[in-house]
This record gives sequence, C-alpha cells and structure tokens, in this order.
Amino acid sequence: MSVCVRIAPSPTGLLHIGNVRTALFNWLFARHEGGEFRLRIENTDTSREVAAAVDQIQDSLRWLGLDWDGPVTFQLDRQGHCVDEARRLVEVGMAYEDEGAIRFRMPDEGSTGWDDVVLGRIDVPNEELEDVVILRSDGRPTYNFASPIEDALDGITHVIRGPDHISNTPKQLCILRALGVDLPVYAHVPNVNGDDGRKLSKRHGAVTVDEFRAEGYLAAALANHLALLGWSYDDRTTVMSREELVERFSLERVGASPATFDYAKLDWLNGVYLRALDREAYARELVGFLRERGLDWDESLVRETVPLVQEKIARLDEYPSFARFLFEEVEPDAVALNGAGAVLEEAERRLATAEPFDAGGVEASLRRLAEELGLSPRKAFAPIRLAVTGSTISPGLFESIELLGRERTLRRLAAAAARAGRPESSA
RNA sequence: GGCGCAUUCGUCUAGAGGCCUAGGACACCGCCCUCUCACGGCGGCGGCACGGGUUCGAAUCCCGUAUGCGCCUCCA
Repeated sequence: MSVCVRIAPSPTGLLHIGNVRTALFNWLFARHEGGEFRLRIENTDTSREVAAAVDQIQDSLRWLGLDWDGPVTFQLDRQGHCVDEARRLVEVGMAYEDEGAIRFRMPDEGSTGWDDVVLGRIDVPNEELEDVVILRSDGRPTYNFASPIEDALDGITHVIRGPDHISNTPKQLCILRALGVDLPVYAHVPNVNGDDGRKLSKRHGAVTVDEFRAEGYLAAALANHLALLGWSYDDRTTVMSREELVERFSLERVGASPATFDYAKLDWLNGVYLRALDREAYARELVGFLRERGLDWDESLVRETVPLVQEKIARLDEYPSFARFLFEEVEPDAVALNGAGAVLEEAERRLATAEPFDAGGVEASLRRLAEELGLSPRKAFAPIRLAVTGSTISPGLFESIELLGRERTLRRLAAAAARAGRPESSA
C-alpha cells in the first residue's frame, strides 16, 4: 500500500521551527517511500489573519523545498461530514448528547494501545479515557474528532506528529474504530527545545522559517540541521544533501528523546553549505538575500566580491558589515590609526604607481614597503586595512584594494594618514 | 495531583548484552598555517542521571527514585 502522510498546522501564527522539523520528517518519509505528503490547515475560522498565516505557512514550506501533493485542504471545509458522523454515532448509541454538545462514549474496560514506530508499544487503560466532546454545542467538531476523521478521509497511512499528541492517540483510536475505518500507523517524534530545555521561543533566537531566512541561512543547511534533530543516519554522517536525506531517512532511526536546537552547529553547517556553492550559485543567493534586506548595492560589484567573502562568512547576514567598505565610504577609528601616519603615507605613495594594480601587484608593493620599513607584514598591514576597509576585520587586503580601485584606495589612505599623525607626535 | 513520554560528553548523536579503554560532529582549549577574519591541519578537555536487581558479563534488559517535558479545554 502506498504511503500517505500529512502536516496539519493550525494557522495561528508563523510556522514554528519545531513544527517545521515535524513537517520535514513527514516529507522525508513520504519522498523516501514514494508516497504522498499533504498539507492540511486546521483552521476554525476564515479571518484575514488566518488567510495571511496560511500564505505564510506555504511560503515557508516552499522555501525549504517541502513540496506537498494535491490541494491544500482545510478542516473547516469538512465540518459537515464530521457533523454527520457525530449524528450517526449518536444513533447507534456510541455517542450521546450532553447539554447540547455530543460526547463520544469511551469503552470502560480493557485498554487501547498501539505500536508507535518511535516509542514502541503504548497501552492505556480505557477507564482513564474520558468521554470526549466530539461536537460542541455550537455544532462545530472538536480537534480530537475532526483530525482523525480527516486523516481517514485523506487516506493517511502514517500519522507523524509531535509528542503532545500521545495522550490524544488512544481517544482518536477509539473514535476511528467506532467509525469503522482503517487505522493509521502512529509515530510520535520528539520535541525540539531551546537550550533551557523548554519550548523553543523567540528569546532563544530565530524560531520561524522567515527568521532563519532573514539571518542568511540556506534552506538546504537548515533542512540538514533539522533532519539531525531526533534522527541520524549512522555514527558519523552529518552533512547530507536533500537527496541523500530522502534516500536515507527512515522512521525506525528516529530517536525518542527531545533535542535542543544548537544554533552554533547550524552556523557551522551553513558555512559548509555556503562554501560548497559554486560561484554563480553563491552570487545568486547573496544577491537575493541583499535584495530582501532592502540593500540596493551594485549587483555586478556584489558578484565580484564572491571570491573574497565565500570562505569567510558562515551566514549571509554577515556580508553587509564585512563588505560595506566597497559600497560606502568608511570612517576608520582615529585612535586606532594613531601613530600610523608614516606607514599610510608611504603606502599611498607606492600604490600611486604600483603596476599592475591588481591583488598580486598590490601585494608585492606592500610587502616591499613592510620590509623596507622594517615592519612585520602583520604590523604594517593593520593600519592599511583599517584605512581602506574601515575595520580590523576584512576580506583579503590585496584583493579588497584591487576591487576598490586605485583612486578610492589612495583617497582613503590619504584621509587616514591626515588623521593618524606621526609616531613621535602621537598624543 | 493523575496519566504518559524521556534521560549517553556543554549541544546533536552512534550504541539494539560481550566489538565500549563508550565512537563521530558542533562548541570550547592549545599548537600549526596566516595580512585581519575565516578556512584547513594536528592535538586536548569532556558523558552512560542515581539506586537496586537479572546475567559469567549491562550504556544496552527489569524495578524504583530523581529530574525534565507533555496531556488531563465544548484549544489545536
């Protein structure tokens, strides 16, 4: 039988990364099995906020590459069916009216259990199961009724969801049995927590897909990292492409204990992905990122900087501060420049005539300068870097100067020299 | 409070009774490379929550304790 899974977020806000991880597991499982992955929105009203959240959810899934099969379905659209089923259960005596609402009659004896793919066998004594409300007095079905019915309607074969649903499962199982439909397989995957062991929230850092995207993470890196939260392929494989994840994923290897989201590891992984990109792909990601940031820096120059920054930054959002000097004027800290006047003037004098004015030519010229002034390269280049890039941290100095061009370089060196003063006159 | 689930280095994890002197990765520390920052290389620190069993043998099985989380809504 072909596999069919679903992700069923409620449109109450932006897609939380924990739900995204669960969505990813569903998607990986479906793709691995050659089955279907569906998107169902558990909406209970049709307000404008809901419509916006629905778009948001779809954008997030699409950006991550989690494509779904078939149309997006809405819980609200199938209320009628749920109501019919509730009435039917009342007619056959498996449910009863209680002050206007309808409750499902849970069995009193025996137990209800299932073989959870992740947790193993779980059995719950039926006496602990309350007669749950399946239809509210206003006629709307409740979650514990609508959700399993829709799963049945959609032909869901595997319900892969968060652990907060474990105690709902026996109730849903009883309802499904009363309805006489096929039972799905359940897999309750563990939570993703913040570093304090609690639910991941804003104060831990980015929590929605949008936020990760805005911080310059690559979709493939995020997906890779998320996949490793609660699942692993073996004892040594960390970096896996989307294709490899699909090929290797299995529910059997999903662990039972909750994971803590490790931002530092994501940064490292993102760097790995960023460095692996070819120049064109990197440029595309970078240009797209800057555009979303609202930075209208010259695209062709941005593209030229790729070789200078690719190995240096782990997140795209590090780019602006790292390469700003190529697009905007700089203001080196005068105190840090103090006493470097001689070096700066000499650098200006030599670079005025250095040929060719490319990274190699500039490097040869500046190294000679350092040697002749009796300075270590480190010492000699520090003030030059500061004068030219405005920072003590920058891409390679010589490549940066080449890109900046002779004219702007000389101007910055002169301006810095004027503010720097001579070593003996430093105050 | 009741019920449920979980518990291996700081973090993600490997481990399905002997392969474990518990492996890998991130982080951290040190050294090397080096024009800064990164990258890369080498090395180091560091863990089976606790207590009882079972067994010739337990990180692995059982029981209990502790801790964390979840559910106990006419929320989803």
